[in-house]
Amino acid sequence: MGKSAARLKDIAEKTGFSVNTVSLALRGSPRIPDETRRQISEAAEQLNYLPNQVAKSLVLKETKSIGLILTDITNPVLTAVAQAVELELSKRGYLTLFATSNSNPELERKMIESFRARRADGMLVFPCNHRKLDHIRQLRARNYPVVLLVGDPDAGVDAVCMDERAGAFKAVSHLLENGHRRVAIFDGSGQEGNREKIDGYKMALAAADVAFDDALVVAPNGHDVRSGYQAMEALAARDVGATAVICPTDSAALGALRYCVRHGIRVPQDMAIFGFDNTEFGEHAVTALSSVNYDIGAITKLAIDRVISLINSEGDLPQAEVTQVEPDLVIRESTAPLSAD
Amino acid sequence: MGKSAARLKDIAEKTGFSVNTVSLALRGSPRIPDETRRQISEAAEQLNYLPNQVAKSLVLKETKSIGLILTDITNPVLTAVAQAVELELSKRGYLTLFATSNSNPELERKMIESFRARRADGMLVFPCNHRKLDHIRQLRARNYPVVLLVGDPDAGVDAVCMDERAGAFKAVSHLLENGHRRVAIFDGSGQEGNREKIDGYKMALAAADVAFDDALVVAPNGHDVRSGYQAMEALAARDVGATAVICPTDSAALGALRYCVRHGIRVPQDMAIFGFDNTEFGEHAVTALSSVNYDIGAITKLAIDRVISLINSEGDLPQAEVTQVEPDLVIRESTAPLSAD
DNA sequence: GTGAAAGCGCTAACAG
DNA sequence: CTGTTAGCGCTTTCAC
Repeated sequence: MGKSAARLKDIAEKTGFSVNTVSLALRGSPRIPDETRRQISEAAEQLNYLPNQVAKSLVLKETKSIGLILTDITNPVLTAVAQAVELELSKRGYLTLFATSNSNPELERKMIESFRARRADGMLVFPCNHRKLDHIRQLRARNYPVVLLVGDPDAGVDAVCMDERAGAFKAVSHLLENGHRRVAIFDGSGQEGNREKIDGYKMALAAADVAFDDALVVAPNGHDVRSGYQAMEALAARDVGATAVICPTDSAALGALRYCVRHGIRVPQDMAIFGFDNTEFGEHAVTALSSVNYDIGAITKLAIDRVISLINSEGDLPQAEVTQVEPDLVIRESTAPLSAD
Repeated sequence: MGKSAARLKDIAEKTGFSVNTVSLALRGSPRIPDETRRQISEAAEQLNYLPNQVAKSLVLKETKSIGLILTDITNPVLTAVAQAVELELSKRGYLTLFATSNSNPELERKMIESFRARRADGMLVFPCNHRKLDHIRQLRARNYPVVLLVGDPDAGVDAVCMDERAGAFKAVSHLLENGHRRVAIFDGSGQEGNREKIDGYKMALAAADVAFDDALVVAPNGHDVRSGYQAMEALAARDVGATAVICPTDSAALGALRYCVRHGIRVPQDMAIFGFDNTEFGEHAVTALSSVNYDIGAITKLAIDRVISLINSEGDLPQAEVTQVEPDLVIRESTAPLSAD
């Protein structure tokens, strides 16, 4: 805390007015005549006065700050989310309190408490687990504004997010329409309760009357490049005739691509690769990635609109609302119709 | 601000003790007998009490929060820095206030003010401009703990950072030792006052008695993948016989690599590519990038040690100290000795 | 037009 | 052992 900052009192003493007058003048009250205001402003300037927001927060009961909790900012989409949230929030006069849960539910809980103790006006959270949301539901029940960046339609908590189920559905359908029949997917199949992608995958298969085959789903160790490489290695080892694969993220897709390049598997001719999230590195990969676009701008804007409206709501919070943004596909070089041979 | 949270007063009324006793009990003062403490804790629990940090901050004159200002979190190194800073800070009981300057000096200034108004105990800043640091110097002069993540040895402000000059020197020297004579560099040559890399580049040439040639330096539009691609395109168009290139970031190097792959330039045989920062996407590129390592863990730890020691220093701040961490090279597939042909 | 007083939720100093 | 008082820096209400 900047050691000895000037206070209203200091400028009051310097100018001979009372603390009250100074406060009013500095906040531009019409009740203060111009000359007085001028003197006060000048003294404030000289003393390098900056209002103490913590004192202000205490009386106003609002901190103009919003907490953002992400699992891991290293994931490029979350990086972009953090950037977008901070930018939008600062435009609206809010400060961003930032924390990472490292996908650890215990830490997530701790950070939520910490934000609450600091009286953040609201929170945006990308939860570790898409299903176990009791602690967050409870927060909301106590009228604390929270909105999730991941959506469970019946979680009872506000959320705005990409519709991953629809994204996976579209991507798989696209592949199917282009003649692929053996479409693999890298997915943890719900270990973390995040079943959206695999659900969409199955729906697309069903809609096209293609049988689901367990052998085509491989559980990666994570969502990063290395995990994608390893998953592709595992898939190749199974030798189950896959001609296309849906990856959980662009990073994983990049790893898969790398495996293919290094093992003489041509992309997209021998193996079509679909990424998720449409990131910069996917777009500019040696073979540009087809991907499911994550419309970060739209999502963060909606999410922020929502928390702020919750913050400004009188009395009890309104009913929870979940908004799913339907993603578009971005088709580039890593996918192509199944070739005849 | 969570609408109606329990206060010490509420639990005082509920238990019949005074606010003071409750406060002491909850903070584990030895002066309070176990039975009293038990009753109080129980009541606190029931009321779902959480201490109001803003009130606490007001009296204690410390917020246990530190501001982090980055230019642009989208740059993978800065992403990693943000992650590392948040993690380390939370381990030490500090909250991270986060802001982005978007490389805009005006915004940077504004964010610094905002943090100061909120009485962040200190700040970590990655400034837009490595030379124009007056506003920050001034802050420090008023005893505000700041440490920069970019170093100007004679800025008069604490800093801990990677020694980019040494990094560039090492990378260029490595190339030179491996027979390269026409080493290009993508660098803005100091438009933003960030001359470290080009300085190191020139020093290495001088040390090896290789003449500096303007034609080998191309100014990129930025540090991202696309800029790297364009810079490589520009370099190729000049046709000045470059056999190696130093890129300002791994992202730019990835762009350069992409250009080469798409135009039949073999990497590293026809063109050796050196990146900077050693990022995940560089490591796992189709042709793994040689790079100058940015030891984020070490740097953030030192920087945080420093701000915290400044925060805890009594009276005036001690003399500014700048710590430069010398980077190591990571040699992978994108560079090789100049081939004889 | 301007000032005095009270209070936000908490801690610290001092009594008892 | 526990309670009372004062005060952190600000805003708000109400007098003058």
